[in-house]
Amino acid sequence: MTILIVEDDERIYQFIRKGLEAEGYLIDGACTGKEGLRLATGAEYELLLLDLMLPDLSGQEVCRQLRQRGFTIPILMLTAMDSMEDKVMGLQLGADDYLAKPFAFDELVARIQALLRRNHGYSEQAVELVVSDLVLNRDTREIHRGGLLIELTPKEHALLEYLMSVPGRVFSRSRILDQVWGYHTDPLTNVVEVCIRNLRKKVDGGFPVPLIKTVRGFGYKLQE
Amino acid sequence: MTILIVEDDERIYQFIRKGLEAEGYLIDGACTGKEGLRLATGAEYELLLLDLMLPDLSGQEVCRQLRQRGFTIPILMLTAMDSMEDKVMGLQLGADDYLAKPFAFDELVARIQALLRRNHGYSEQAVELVVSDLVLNRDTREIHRGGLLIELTPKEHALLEYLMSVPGRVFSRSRILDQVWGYHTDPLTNVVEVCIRNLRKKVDGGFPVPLIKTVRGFGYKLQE
DNA sequence: TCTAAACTTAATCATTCCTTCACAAACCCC
DNA sequence: GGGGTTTGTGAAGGAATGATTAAGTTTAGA
Repeated sequence: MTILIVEDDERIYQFIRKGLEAEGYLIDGACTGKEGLRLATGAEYELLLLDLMLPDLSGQEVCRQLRQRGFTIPILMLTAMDSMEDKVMGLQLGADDYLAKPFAFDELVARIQALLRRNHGYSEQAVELVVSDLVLNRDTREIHRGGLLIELTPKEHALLEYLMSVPGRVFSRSRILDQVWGYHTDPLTNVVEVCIRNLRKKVDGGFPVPLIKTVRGFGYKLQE
Repeated sequence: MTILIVEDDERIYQFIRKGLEAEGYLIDGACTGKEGLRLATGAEYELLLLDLMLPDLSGQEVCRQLRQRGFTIPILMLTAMDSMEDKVMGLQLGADDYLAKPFAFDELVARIQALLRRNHGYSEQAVELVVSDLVLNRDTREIHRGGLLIELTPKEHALLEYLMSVPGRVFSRSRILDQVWGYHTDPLTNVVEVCIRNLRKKVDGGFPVPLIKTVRGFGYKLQE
């Protein structure tokens, strides 16, 4: 669940990034239009937060080019002025929603959630993820197995949520590193193994059927 | 489906190699420009991952020489700095795309797939390969025959996946060695026979109709 | 600023898997 | 049927991978 922010003002960028990270999103950032365009076409983001005023390529132009190339990623435009013209032009170019600076952080989160809901439909945006007798609730951030509450650390939670997002599917270590730890992580680390180990203690420990499975040579998956 | 990585930084090389292997690609590597050039002109690779900064021959130079000699292999450039000049120069010299370090692994995979698709006209790979009552699922990495789960080792899995990719087609030993074990394998080895033998025990053992067939003098095929 | 929790690193341990090798069996052409 | 070639078989070592533990280091909360 990574959001790409294209914003040249460092202060605003940091403000949004920290806030959204606290909400549980992973963040990637670009400070120019070209860089943003390149990132958006290369990696899989859930949503694009796009400032209008950028040093090289304007937000409108980034938006236009993305749509022209067939990318359907939800785009939320940010603009300094609350001008109707900008808004209309943005939406015409393929943006999905629009927010004028300065904005309330609550409002930003609300619009992001609305866009994600609209775009992904219920299946992927389900509040509850269920695998066998394991239930993860995205609203309450609680995890239950067989009715018992399981307490996880933030990283453990993120990892479990990722594995539960597609039950049965094998996720490679590299993908897990990207999705759960973010991009700029030391490649040779074994954090994934350690975190899996801790997850297993809490999620599988004491239960007859383990749900977290190792697929040697490929990665991990969650399955009954 | 082998990818050649030319990268002198051992850590980065290992990271990419492990990740791509887990995604199902075969990897070959070189740590100098000359060695990379030699390999790229000698064997058949699907794609070339080329670092710009190399000890002897720069990535740009490798790229230029390859194109000059008429090689059309897709080239994805890796660069330490996200500099526009490097990008432009790289693309002018014949690279197909570029990626700035540090990069997200997802982004690397996405670009590789895009290049392969563009170049080969590859249609999306099917998630399930089916031959008779044998089913291989690429997402879950599970193999079923007649509803029964069959557990394979990574090499066995790779070999079976290769044989199942074109049912009925005969694959020669040397081709299998190339595609499943990678180039640089001792041609006098009998790993293929041993692996086929183990596969047979698991896939055909206990079933009335064997699916793995030996075509004497030519190789193996998978067929009802 | 202090403290506790969380996270990462690194070293060691356990297991699985891969390859090699020696030999047996099957096949083919004469 | 025999010699030569190709393929099949079984077991053992060593390599690679993943699991585990504990000790640092960072982060966040009081």
